[in-house]
Amino acid sequence: VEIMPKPRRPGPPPANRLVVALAYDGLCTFEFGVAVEVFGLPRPEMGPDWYRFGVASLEPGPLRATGGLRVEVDGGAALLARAGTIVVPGWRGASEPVPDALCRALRRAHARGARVLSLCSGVFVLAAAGLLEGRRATTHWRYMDALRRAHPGIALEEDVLYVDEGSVLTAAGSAAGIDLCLHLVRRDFGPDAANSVARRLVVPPHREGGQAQYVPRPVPTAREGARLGPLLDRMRARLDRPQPLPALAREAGMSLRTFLRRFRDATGHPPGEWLLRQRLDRARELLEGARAAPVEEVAGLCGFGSAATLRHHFRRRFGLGPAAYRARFAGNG
DNA sequence: GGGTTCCGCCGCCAAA
DNA sequence: TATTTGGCGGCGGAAC
Repeated sequence: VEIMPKPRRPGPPPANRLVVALAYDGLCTFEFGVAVEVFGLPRPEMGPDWYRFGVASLEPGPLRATGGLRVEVDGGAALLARAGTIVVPGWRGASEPVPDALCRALRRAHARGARVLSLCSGVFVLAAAGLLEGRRATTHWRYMDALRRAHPGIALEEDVLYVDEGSVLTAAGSAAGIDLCLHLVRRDFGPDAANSVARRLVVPPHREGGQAQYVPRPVPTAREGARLGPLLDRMRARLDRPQPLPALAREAGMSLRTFLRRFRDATGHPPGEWLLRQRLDRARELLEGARAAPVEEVAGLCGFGSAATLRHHFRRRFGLGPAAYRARFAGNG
């Protein structure tokens, strides 16, 4: 799973630049909009090789879309048959059957080399078409159980924003669709192009981490969140200092073992890992200013024992070293 | 870069 | 009896 893939040279643009978003009755407006925003807006600054975009439906219109819209679609099977990339936005329901014609069209497209990506519950369409069998995939955490039950042959990834299996890509909850689409732009046109699109969307070019942080934890979190919340704030406020576990547990008024358990319940991560994430986030912020501090100093401010330690973790998480990150950021905004 | 030490983390079990 | 808590031991990975 590439959460933050290594930056690569802008590769050759995909041979077939046509991206087709599917529409159907019960269409999820938000994810459909994500595809339009990333692939469908005119971007003359990207040059002549940029994506072409179209919308196709295999159902007669008008189609209903979430929010009370009615949609008329120009494209049909013929357009879909020409697509190099097919975007499948949220499906109308986890238990809604997927028409055979749609399944067949997707299988044919994939077999002739088209890439297929699903956003959120669009995963049910890919699954019905059999394109996920034996592959890794993800979806919104709400659909995880239903999908597992209906299609046990899929290797479900629970804690990621998206999964890239090459020709089949799946995204988690709605907004993770943005991350996946940006990832594809990065794959096709390189990091600079992805950053440019992200900037226009006003979203961060990279979001790391899984979706565990968005999963509500019914009872425990309310309680433990209230108990641990202030501690988390204090921890964030002193990232530059070492924060050994025993001291934290004492501060929380729990035994070490219980503290570990509660912390995990409340944040989704053990304390050490959580701290590391906070520190790396802080480091990234500090490196982003036009006149960012030197790496050595940033390391100190974020609580890394040495610049070497910072480099080690930074590179592993973000795929490039802190100095390179700062240079790139200063370079294009 | 490789070895040693240290620490975070978790499985397991007993106690509350 | 069931659920939560705390301690022990060990493993793996990070720091030095």
